[in-house]
Amino acid sequence: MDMNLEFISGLNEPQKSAVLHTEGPLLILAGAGSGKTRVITHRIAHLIINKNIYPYKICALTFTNKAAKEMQERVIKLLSNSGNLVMIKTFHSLCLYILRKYPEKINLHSGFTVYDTSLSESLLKEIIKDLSLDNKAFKPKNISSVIQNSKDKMILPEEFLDELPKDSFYKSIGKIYTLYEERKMERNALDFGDLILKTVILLKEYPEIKNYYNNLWEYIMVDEYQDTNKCQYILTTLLAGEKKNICVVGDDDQSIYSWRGADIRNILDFEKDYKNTYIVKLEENYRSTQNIITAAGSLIKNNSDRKDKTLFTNKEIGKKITLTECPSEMDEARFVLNKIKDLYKFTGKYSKIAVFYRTNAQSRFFEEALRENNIPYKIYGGFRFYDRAEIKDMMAYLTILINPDDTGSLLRIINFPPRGLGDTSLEKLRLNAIENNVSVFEILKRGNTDLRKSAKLSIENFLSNYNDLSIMIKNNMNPSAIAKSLVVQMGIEDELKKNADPESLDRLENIEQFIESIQEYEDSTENPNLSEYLNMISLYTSEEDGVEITDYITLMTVHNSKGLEFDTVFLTGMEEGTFPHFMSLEEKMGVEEERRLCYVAITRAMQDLYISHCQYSRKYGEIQKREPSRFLSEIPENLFQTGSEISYRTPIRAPFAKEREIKEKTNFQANSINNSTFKVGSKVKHREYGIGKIVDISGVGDNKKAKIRFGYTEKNFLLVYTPLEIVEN
DNA sequence: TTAGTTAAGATTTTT
DNA sequence: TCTTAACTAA
Repeated sequence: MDMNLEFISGLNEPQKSAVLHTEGPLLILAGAGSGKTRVITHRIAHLIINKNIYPYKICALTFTNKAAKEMQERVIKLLSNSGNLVMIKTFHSLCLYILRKYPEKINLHSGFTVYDTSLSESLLKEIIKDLSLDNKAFKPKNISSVIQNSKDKMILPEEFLDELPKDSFYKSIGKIYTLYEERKMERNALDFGDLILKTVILLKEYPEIKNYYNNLWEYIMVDEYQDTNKCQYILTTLLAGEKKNICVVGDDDQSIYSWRGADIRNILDFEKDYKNTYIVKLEENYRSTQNIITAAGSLIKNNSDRKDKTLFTNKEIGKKITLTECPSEMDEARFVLNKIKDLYKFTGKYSKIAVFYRTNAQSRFFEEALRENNIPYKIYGGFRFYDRAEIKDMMAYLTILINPDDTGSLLRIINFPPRGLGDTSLEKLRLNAIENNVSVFEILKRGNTDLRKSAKLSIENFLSNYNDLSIMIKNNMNPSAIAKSLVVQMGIEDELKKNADPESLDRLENIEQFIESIQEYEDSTENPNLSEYLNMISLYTSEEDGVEITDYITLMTVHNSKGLEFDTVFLTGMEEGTFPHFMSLEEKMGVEEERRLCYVAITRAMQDLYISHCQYSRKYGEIQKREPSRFLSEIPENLFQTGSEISYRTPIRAPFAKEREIKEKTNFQANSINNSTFKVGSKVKHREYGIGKIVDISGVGDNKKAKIRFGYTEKNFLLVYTPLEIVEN
């Protein structure tokens, strides 16, 4: 047989065998940095080039949009245009893609909304209220996670009530769950969990649909298989169908999402579930130095339940891992800062350096240190563009244009900008809707409500604007044009310009940026329309804004680091209680997952790994003595180097609170002394509000007040308490 | 309806 | 300690 194997000549033997094994179940145990994406993409290329499989017969599933995008790009690189035809999607987007075709089969109609967490939670909040449950015991967040977890486990409301303990608490949750499903349906909406669950139900209930997809996608590939939950597992088996040409890739040692329902048994038991599974182990690491790999290996072997495999590398031994003990978190930040400065002197680059921490709260110290020294940094996976309130408002507005029954979105924006429809009015409308068994939008349209005259008027006004915008949709106008006139017509622009404080202007700018992103979508699509756009971004959460700076330090939680790599990694806060986190200490499996998490962190580093821990750190504002993480003692001492950093072990200073006190005092004094230097007309910089101009000064001594104008608003400050920088006097 | 105050609660978060 | 949500006063 003529085969073009040239393109896989660069692969090692196990990689090749994985690429060439195309029929039947295949389990690829891919250690960290072992080139798994390479294997997946080459396997796809091999199927198409050598096995004459049509590109659209292959479906690859990932967890993140980022991974899907990267995989598609790499496939296109190998195959050029036909790479576009390979179906590469996230679990959720594939399911959405399927469900959009059969909305009526899952009792919805076209144009249904996908609820994000905040919309789900506000619906739950309503339900908790309507059921007159104690809102201290029933928190939307907690209930939401119980419900989502149940969905991940394929437990429907009825089963929930049957299976779970019959105490009143769980009974109530069962009631909430039932009602939640009903209301969501009425609103023509789905939540994230539904996307997978309803697809599973659809494929099970309609064999002809399942057959259709089984014939369409003959080859299924699943990335990060260790992270699949039960529901996703069932989905993959349904997609694999009778042919069972299913290739799963994963690493049990990197399973760090069990708390989100990921079931590590899915990968551990794959060979039991699929007879004649062919197993390939990718154990050669191409990323890190020997020292780093040895450290990671010695750590992870302390876990009990894992597939037997050992990572190795042919790279150089490399530098020793630097272990540094710091008196306080501030010292730790300073240590990292100084090291970063040193590294920058050598490399002239920040972009290959990352700082990891276990919990988000730890980032502050590093942010502070970097900001003070004007070193650019970005928090990866931090606050996302689409999480901003104003963007969510825009989304909600656009959503109700497509799906007016989506009461959740409607309630979100009905009083933004303020229309005199406060909590009481909204509650009336909502209850009215429930009574009449229609959506709130329908109630608005009927208009015979017992609201104040002014409220009625503003509703009428809202509806007339709504109609104008609807007409634009009917006329197939561009989504960006609709969004633009929405911002004006609905009074969003006026509202934000009216309170022209820096924050509002910022929000307006974000909205403009949002509209720009819609335009980008239009430019890259043949027949752009609003509903397709919303469909696309409903599952799109990452920060896709064209950031100006390209060279920056990356700060992130260890969870976020999975799948990434950096020349230099700072793994910080390696103390008992922080990492492993105290919440995980109760169960053995909890500590094992923390260990895997630590393994993930270590294996991100290519060259340099700096591990640090503090003698004292704060928890909820209380200073506590800390012991080094148990994980540190699981790594052979000879891999560490503490010598050159030992000088940094300054004696225990009054940790923290005192430092802050001193700092505040000096600030206070500085301002007292400098009080006289502020005068009307001075340009000053405020930490929060930015640059402003002093328009008035009143009072004497410590009572001296300054009225400062920022943009279009004025604010009063007591000078002694306000840290102000003089920009121009 | 809003602004201001107070009390509670505080891992991790691919979609 | 710091943030957020729930309460209270204007």
